[in-house]
Amino acid sequence: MNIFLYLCDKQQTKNRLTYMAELKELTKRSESYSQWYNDLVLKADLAEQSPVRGCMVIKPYGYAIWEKMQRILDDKFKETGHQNAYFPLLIPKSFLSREADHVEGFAKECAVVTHYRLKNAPDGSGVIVDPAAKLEEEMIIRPTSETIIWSTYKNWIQSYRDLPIKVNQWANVMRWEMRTRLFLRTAEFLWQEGHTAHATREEAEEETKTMLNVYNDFAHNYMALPVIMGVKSPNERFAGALDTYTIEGMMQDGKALQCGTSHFLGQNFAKAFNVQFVDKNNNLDYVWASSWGVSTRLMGALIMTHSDDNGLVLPPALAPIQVVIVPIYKNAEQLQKVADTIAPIMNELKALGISVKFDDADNRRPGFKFAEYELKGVPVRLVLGARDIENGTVEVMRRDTLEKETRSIEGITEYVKNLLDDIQKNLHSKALAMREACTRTVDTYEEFKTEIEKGGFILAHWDGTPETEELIKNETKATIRCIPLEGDTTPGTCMVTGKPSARRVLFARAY
RNA sequence: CGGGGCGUAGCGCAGUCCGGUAGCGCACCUGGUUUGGGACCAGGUGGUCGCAGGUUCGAAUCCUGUCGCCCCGACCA
Repeated sequence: MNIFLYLCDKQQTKNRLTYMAELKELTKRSESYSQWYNDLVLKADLAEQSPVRGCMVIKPYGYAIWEKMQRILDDKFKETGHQNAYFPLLIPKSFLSREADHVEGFAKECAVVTHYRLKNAPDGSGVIVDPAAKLEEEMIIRPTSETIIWSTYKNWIQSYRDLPIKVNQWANVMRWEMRTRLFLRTAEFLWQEGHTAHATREEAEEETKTMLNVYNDFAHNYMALPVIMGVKSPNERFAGALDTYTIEGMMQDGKALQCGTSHFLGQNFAKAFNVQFVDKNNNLDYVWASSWGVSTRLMGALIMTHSDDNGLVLPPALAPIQVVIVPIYKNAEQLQKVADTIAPIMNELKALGISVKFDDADNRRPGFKFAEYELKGVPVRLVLGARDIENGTVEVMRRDTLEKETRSIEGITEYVKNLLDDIQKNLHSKALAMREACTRTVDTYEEFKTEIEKGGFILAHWDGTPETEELIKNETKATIRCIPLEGDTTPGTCMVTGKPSARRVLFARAY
């Protein structure tokens, strides 16, 4: 059963349990849930609000998790034939207006650079923008890079022999959001964006799906997020795409979070930027495109999916510290004994590629360390003191269930290795169990309105029109998160209009 | 852009109604006792009370203006 907590200012964590079964109760406390989330991010030392409006400082511990994610994803991109590159931060304003849907989607949230120089104020009051240094054409700080990349690709592509181009960039982007939340929606965020160009429609569509699968695999197997793959409805589609694929996750408060997207862009951007190529038969055609991305929002998903009363819970695959060792000692001599006993075990663990920290800091007592590493989500804790040395034992605590057991120090390395695997699997199955418990099938709109108040996912029939989706959104704040790629494909009739529906789609309120 | 709240030590806050020496907890420093679930005792460092005017013998407190932040909503692939 998943519980969420509210960390109060004091060192103790004040439990505020709400069982997911009592979803109604949960909805009422959604306000506390955001408070809880925010406090957790701060207290686990992942990030903090910066003085700059809506921006975030990612602190070393938080960044270490992000770096692990980056490394794993980057390897997967390379495996699927991609290369990294880097494109400019600033985009000429005119680029953005080339693709009509694209400008429609992003214009409202762009930061604009208008001048290139400052000067001292004549009255000595400080520095002002030099009016003489006004840019002829304003620059946009990229909210995404499709436009600058496609204007560049134009020069790279002439014949089918130049295709495909499969490039990814790790970058920051800026979207001037009205309301921000650490990791989930910040004015500036870090992400990767892949942009590919292909000779055929089939190949671009294939690429779109391949990358969706890469994200899906990463979410399930590394983040332990049981996300659902699907296609976005037209209303929720990326600005400028023909199809947007998504992985949707469910957070512990029952709300949905879009964790990653992969877009089939058709020839929209090729036409907007006039990117043509000559095929084998000497015919001129526009290239076919895809783009795909995940961002630091994944950090938010990680936090909101697994955390519990005691703080963060990290899947071993992404934990910067996988095993922490806390010595119990009364004096330097005892500490030395503990250190000597544990040294070979640490070496064995490290040899297995497991990251270990031995915390012998003497300004904090063991109880403090226990609480602190739980708050930070370290998957496994080993405790060793004089008593253990005498008995040849060690205490093992697993973060996901908080279970403690005292085991023989013999064979502990192998045990810990298996335990880490077990925790990784357990986190996924816990989250999956919650998602399934909070996913319901609904046939009437009346029932839908009641059920959506409780949070969670709802599978219902929809007639496929944007109008119906818009109506549902206005009346219930729920949107179609996706049309799932897997699962029940029985046709039916739309819960609102009674018109035919090809299959059930996934509704939820979302972040 | 609407509705609400808040700016006082690094952090969290009290004091403001009713003007009179700038306070508390945490953190930090020193010494000692401690150490198997967030230690305790003693001593100590640290603040032009967001900013600018005004009223007053005297302003964190009253008045005027101003800046900033947070929450709710609008907004958000």
